[in-house]
Amino acid sequence: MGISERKEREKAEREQRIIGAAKMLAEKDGWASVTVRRLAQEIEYSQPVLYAHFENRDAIVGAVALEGFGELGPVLRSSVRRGASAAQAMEDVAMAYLEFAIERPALYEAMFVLPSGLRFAKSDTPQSLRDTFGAMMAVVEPFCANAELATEAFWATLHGLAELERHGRIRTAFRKERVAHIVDMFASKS
Amino acid sequence: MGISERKEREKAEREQRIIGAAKMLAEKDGWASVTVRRLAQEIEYSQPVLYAHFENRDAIVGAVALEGFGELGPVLRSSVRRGASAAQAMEDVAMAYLEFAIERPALYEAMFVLPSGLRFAKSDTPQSLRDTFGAMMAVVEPFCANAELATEAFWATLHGLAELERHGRIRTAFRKERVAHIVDMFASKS
DNA sequence: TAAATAACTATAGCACTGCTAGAATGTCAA
DNA sequence: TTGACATTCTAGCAGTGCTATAGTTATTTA
Repeated sequence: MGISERKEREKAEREQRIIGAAKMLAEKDGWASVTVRRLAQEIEYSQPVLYAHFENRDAIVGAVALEGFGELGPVLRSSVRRGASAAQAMEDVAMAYLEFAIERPALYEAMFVLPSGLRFAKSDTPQSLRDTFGAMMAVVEPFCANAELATEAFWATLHGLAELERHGRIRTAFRKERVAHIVDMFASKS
Repeated sequence: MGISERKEREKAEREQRIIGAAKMLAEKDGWASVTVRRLAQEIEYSQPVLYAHFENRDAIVGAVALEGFGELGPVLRSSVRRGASAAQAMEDVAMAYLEFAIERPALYEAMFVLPSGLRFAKSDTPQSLRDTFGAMMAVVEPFCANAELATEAFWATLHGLAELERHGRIRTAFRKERVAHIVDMFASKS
């Protein structure tokens, strides 16, 4: 009875094509241009088919967001140079985070700005999401007694820097200096 | 020839009613429910009239955002308790900022999240916007050599905290602790 | 193999959006 | 009173997310 397996496989493939198309369109022309009609056209099916895969448009954004977390976690972890000090590690992660946010704005928006239906810090929070938070916690931990609280603060700082820079509200040229300043603060307050 | 003056006055009044209606609707039901049709209905004119006042919907958001800055600046300045130390002043401003963001989410969104057409850190940046930045700089200055850079970092941190908390991504219950942690860092790094 | 059933997919439509061309109305000076 | 101007509205476009319904295809049963 490999027939239902084949169908499931085909459905999973199609779902991946929807997510891929959404990601591609969003990165090319922004999320506003990711419409259900356009996605349907892209995967060569009619619109209602998409609603057999996702409850609504937000759920598609959520699926892309999840892929984003699958990327960001490893990016952060691998950004730390070999033999880096604790402070250097923190700086590496911070810079990697900001580069990700600026270079993949559509993905970053899906993850942190747009309504995506993703639940954070809950029992059903996906693993890739926990991993990403863990990657940040790993470089904060050496300096702070209350690691979870400090990581929230660290993450918030990075997110704020990313958003204000993305919207042109702070000077892009001084990214490195701001990161240095912040890491200095987090690291000196042991 | 007071006739054209009267017309200008009436136009200004109507413009204010549009902005007021947008602000009210956004705070009541969120920005998604602020449609040009609904605003037109609210001010008892037809839709095209709104386009005689604002180039497009974003410009209306921008006008509300500007009002927001007119509120936030004074809120931050008056939040500092009399006789507060420099560190206490920083904490007061930080808490006031976050309270503003959480209690006035629609206004905050217009100011910092939605496309509003407002230009920051440019020669034509409105005064109320500079004032708000100045209010933050005032409490950062005592601790940092490069005040502008440090203020960008401080502001980014607050913005990140506000956004992550607004979206339920960090634990609301620990706001005060996070602020204490951050102020401690900014203040101890003199 | 033919009919019945179930699974799938498309057409067509709803109610809504931002925005605008052109018609109708009102206001004023000649 | 008439013509010119400014103001305002009606009606419509092209688009959105989403869905009821009809139609087609695939699978199972007789």
